[in-house]
Amino acid sequence: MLDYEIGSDYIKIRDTSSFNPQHILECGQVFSYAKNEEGYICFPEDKFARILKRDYGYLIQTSTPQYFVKYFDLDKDYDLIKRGLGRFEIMKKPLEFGSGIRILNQNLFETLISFIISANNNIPRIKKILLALRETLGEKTQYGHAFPSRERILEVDEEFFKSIGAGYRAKYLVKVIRQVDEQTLESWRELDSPSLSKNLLALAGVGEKVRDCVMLFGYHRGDVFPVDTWIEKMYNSSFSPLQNRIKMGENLVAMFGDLSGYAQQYLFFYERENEK
DNA sequence: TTCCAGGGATATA
DNA sequence: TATATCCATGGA
Repeated sequence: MLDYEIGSDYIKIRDTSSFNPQHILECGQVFSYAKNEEGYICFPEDKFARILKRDYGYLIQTSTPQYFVKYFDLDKDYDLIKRGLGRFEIMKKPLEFGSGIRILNQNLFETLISFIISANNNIPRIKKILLALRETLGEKTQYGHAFPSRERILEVDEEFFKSIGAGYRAKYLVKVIRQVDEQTLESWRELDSPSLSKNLLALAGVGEKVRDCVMLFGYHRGDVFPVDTWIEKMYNSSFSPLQNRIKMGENLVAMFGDLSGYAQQYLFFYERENEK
């Protein structure tokens, strides 16, 4: 288990074997962060934190430390997860390469909107579009703009989403914002995975891949394996090739079980970083 | 210039 | 159920 010290405006992490901000933030699960000369800054919802490298490990500066304990999943035992995945030969190098990965506990509404925008898009552009969404509709805070509420987004139209670069996804965003609210998404936490899957797939702009990302990065479900273009390449070079991404996901979940989501993140990070 | 990015919706067979 | 095509945008 990760050992950390929490104060009124900080978290200190001395054990960095399963905590590395670069691994956590750049493994593709989140778009609301930035890197600067000091380290990383995170701005989920209306919160804010700096993550700074120190000689003892990492210092997280924030006025809401309890929020970020949950956000960074600090109370979960990643050594256990890595031991479970270490049994698979294909995971050995990715586990070493992304040893500091943790799956964040992200806001459901923000995750849903973010991954609808992610469809057939690239990460720098996704970040840019989401930042524009914050800065035009989000409430101004001490450190920047919060992620906008559903009520605020209800006021804008398709042309607005096009103006911030969402392209053809604009119509999905206009529709989905009218299909669900934050409370409904929260109420789905109690559903089993098949029911949750069915509800998510009924939303505009949500297909199999976006569903899996929302289930993993929002609902923290381990029994999904999002298959994107990077995972598809990995799959077809490691296993007998398939064209069907849905079938790939099924096979990968059959292999990794409840650790599928975690396995996916180590593999995605490894594949994408080594392509750069 | 063409290809590609954390794909989804729709039409067609 | 399975495959083909269209869809905005910008960087490589």
